[in-house]
Amino acid sequence: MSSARHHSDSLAHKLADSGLRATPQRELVYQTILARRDHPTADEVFARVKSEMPSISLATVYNCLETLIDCDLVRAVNFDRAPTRYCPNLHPHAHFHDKETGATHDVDIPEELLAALKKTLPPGYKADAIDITFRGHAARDDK
Amino acid sequence: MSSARHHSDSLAHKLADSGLRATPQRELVYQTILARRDHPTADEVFARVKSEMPSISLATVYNCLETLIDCDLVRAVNFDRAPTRYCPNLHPHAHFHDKETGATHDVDIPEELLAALKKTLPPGYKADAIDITFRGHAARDDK
DNA sequence: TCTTAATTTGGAATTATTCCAATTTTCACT
DNA sequence: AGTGAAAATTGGAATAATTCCAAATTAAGA
Repeated sequence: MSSARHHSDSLAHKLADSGLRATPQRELVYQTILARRDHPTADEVFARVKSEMPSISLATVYNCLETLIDCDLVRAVNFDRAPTRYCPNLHPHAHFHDKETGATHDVDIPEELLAALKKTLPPGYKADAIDITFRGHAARDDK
Repeated sequence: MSSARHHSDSLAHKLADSGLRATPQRELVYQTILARRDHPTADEVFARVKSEMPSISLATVYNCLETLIDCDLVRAVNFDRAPTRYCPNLHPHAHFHDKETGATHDVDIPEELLAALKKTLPPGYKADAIDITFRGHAARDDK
């Protein structure tokens, strides 16, 4: 069929690489996350996905999200104890969390800065990943 | 004055600054966090504190921890969705989370690196705080 | 001491997430 | 195309950290 296939195929491929099956639910959840890169929570993904596939369950949304994370198609993002948010941006990046609006923005961090950060670790410490979260507000000029 | 007094006095002072009262519970929770800087969870703090003051409740431990955070005497640290951990290290620092042992270590980040990170933010974004978490494993040397 | 507000307390409520057992679907192989 | 085994989905129950609540206690000031 048509152009939507593109994503599906790459999804199916990635899933197959991990010995997993491509299912309509997984494809829909993935498409949904890709469609609006606004870091939705599982509940929000559930709500969006449900309008397209009313029979899907919240448990399945959680399952799909975890599967997508395992396949490195989606990243889980946590701020404090707030519900986990999901992000299809695989490129290494930091997050800026606006306290006032609650919005989350991706922030690119230069490769050399990440490298410099890793170098600050004491000998013997090996970091597989670095999570960087900025907390603040997108400034108007007031306060 | 004994050195223990020091802490209590500074606690009472900081509390007073925020219009709050010094209570035995708050002092004990604070002393307990100070005694072993191992990033305990609220439950762990509760367990430690209970041996000294068996009548204290978990709700109070949560209350005290929040109060201490509000007074900038303690920092809350979150890793993914795991229980919040509490840290009396006020000096700005990052955390290294050892996947194998589950242990958490403080890591100092040079001031200029933090400044460099803040500079990567798009114009108009103002960061009040940066959370940096390394995830990995520390090669052979713990305890 | 008396008064009032702050604090503590135990238990119930909340919330995000995981678990579970039963069904349904998918895929590989005829 | 049909079949069986394995994988995935489903709804609901269970879990776990934290917050909420209303009553009891405690502290500080007049």
